[in-house]
Amino acid sequence: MEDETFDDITEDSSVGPAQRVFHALSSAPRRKILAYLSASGLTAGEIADRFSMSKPAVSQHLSILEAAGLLRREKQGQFVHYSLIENNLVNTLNGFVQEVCPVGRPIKKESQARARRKESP
Amino acid sequence: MEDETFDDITEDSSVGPAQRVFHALSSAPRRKILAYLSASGLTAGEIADRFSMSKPAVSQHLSILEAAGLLRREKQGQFVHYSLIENNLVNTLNGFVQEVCPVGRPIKKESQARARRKESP
DNA sequence: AAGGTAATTAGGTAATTGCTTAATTAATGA
DNA sequence: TCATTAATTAAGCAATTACCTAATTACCTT
Repeated sequence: MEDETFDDITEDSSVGPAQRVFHALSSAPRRKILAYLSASGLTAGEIADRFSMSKPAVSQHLSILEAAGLLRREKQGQFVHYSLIENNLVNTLNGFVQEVCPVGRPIKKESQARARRKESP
Repeated sequence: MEDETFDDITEDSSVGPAQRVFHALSSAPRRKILAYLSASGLTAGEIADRFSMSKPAVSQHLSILEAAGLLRREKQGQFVHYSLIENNLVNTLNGFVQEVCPVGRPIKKESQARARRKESP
């Protein structure tokens, strides 16, 4: 009944989904890409324009994020359109927090506190 | 009123607190350590015993987690006792999800869904 | 004070990362 | 069909990571 808890974490060897997500998130440029995409979908070029690094470098970051299941790639003519997949991110982070923080109360509380703060500043 | 949102992510240069947390979480052994500590505090040796790698290697992981503000180090005699600090983890992850996922609804919903699932399986 | 145990620091190394530029693939439009 | 633009793949390289063993520090016991 609580065996499940460590399974995801103990997927230690041979890179699993959670590992891919956490690795993807460990890079500031990649987190920045996610933040950009949270506002609206963008083409690879539009994303690259927002960084000072080369286009191939950004392309690589995008494929890491895609492999982690954090964003979707849609070819539209000669452009490639990227957009966010929220589910995986939310599930992975939340699942992890549930494992580490007893009963998952903390993040729920925090989430509610933040929501309240936004309502009445 | 929503300027704050990108600040944490745009701390790109010169390693900031969020970067340290995400980097700390990017390692499977380190996530495993957090999971162990979620059950109870442990000494460095007790933690090292749970891994097949050398003690110094574990010690290094511990200091990375400590630098990220995820756990606390307490010297007790000749032992060093480690225990979890939940706050930083929860705040960082939740803060990030709030930035990437519109209005932070998703994680709250997920959290509640999970809570419900645990109540009535 | 000497010997033993817990833990970290120091030093070294093989593998990986994060970029670069150059080459390639694919779609558009004259 | 040929040149142009978007994007990725390929090849290469400096810097970092993740481990190891050996040495050191700190504390406890006798």
